[in-house]
Amino acid sequence: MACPPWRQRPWQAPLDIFCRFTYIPAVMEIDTATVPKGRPREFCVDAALAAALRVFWSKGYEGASMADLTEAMGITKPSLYAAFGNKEALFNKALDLYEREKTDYMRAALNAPTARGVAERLMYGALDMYSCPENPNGCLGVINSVACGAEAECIRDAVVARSAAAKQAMLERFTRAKAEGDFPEDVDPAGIAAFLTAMNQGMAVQAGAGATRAELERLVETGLKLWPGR
Amino acid sequence: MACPPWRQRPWQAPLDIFCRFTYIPAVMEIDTATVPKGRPREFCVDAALAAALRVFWSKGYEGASMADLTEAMGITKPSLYAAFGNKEALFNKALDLYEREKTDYMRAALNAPTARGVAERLMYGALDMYSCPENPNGCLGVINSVACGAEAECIRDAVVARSAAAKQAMLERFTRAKAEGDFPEDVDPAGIAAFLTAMNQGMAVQAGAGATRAELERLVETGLKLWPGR
DNA sequence: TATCTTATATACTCATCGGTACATAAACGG
DNA sequence: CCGTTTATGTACCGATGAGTATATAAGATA
Repeated sequence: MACPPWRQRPWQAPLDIFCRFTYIPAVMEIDTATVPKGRPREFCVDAALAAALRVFWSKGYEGASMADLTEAMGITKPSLYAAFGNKEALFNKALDLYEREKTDYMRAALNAPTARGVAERLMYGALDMYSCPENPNGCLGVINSVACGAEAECIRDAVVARSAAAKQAMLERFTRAKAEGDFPEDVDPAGIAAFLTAMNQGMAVQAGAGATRAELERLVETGLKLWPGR
Repeated sequence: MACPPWRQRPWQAPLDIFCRFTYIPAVMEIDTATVPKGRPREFCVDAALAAALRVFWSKGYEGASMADLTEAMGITKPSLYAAFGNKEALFNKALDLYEREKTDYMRAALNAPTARGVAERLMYGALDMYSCPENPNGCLGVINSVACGAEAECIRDAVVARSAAAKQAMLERFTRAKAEGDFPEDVDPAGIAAFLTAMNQGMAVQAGAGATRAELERLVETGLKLWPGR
């Protein structure tokens, strides 16, 4: 088989081999001079992972069967296991991709100069993501933090941990904002962080339930109208 | 076997027989003089349904297996199928019980004299429910509206329909409230209804993720502080 | 061309899923 | 005591779940 175009990029096989059964953040830098031995992979790992993300995002961890995943990814089960380890490892990598590509607006939002600016960017960022027709409805994190069985507890824990980290970052930002006078005296930064988190989660649930972009827009606009301070 | 104490109550067998495979609101009044034929049931339907509700509430529809359900209900599978039809019918009855016993505060809340009173009762009612140690964490509706697979679509639809009905009731109440002058001019009743719904959903998600009552209280207090108008 | 290594495809494992057949037990009216 | 009716317990059904054994294919190296 001819060398596919995506194979021209720095080869990721050593990383892939190393993390076959463990999760390694994709930011790791790898010796790109090495050339892989053995039969070359016939699919693009990144594209397959993106397809897997869509499946998990649509159906949740437990709702996504291996058959769903392999079909969407266009590979067979042994290839999936060889490349990603197992279902749980695949999910964790998909979750990483999700944070990297889909919730990046959150990190950027916290850099807004004022608290109101932070809220605006967070809410409109969420609005854009939840109402983008390219994306599945809802939020990968919310979907997998509420569902489901005992076998997926570590999945829930992983998702909840990331959500908690996001909330913590908000708390720190709003604590600073209060010190800078962005809020009236009686406003509680922790309450504000919980409030923005709840708005985000509510948008995710309503988007998952089929809310239109216009409906979510009204929600965002109301939320911003209620936002305290200038 | 001796007649168990719960059998002394008005016998529900005719209703039970009639709705073996269809769902009938439990408010129906039944001819209580009839006496059932055949071997009497050895378990209390209401208690079993309450146990099933807890399982669905904890694990979601798809996460709850028949083994989980029968174990919690203390009955065998054939008894479950004879009494409730199948898993889906059992869920629908559990959902009815949930609305009747757990979300009744919503109906009451809408009767508060002012919009702020409605919001207070809704939020504190949700707070009490989500932080009651007797209850599983989270909200049965939220859990089952975000998850999961295609096989449970009718479940999701049923749950989403009830949520939409609640939101609609709020919308009507707040439309009236605005006409009565409870809100400033620039407040959108639909946005307010979506906002309260989002707060409820956010509380549910955060409660499901392990938030403490104190954390939820801060969220509620912040929400009420932001509430528009008097 | 032979060998080594890795990926692929088919076909399988065992456990669990929701749901049921069937024999038996417990109440009733006669 | 007998037949009817309904509930119960055991043991099963086919389908599907996640995960794997095995043989073969495709490259690089020698």
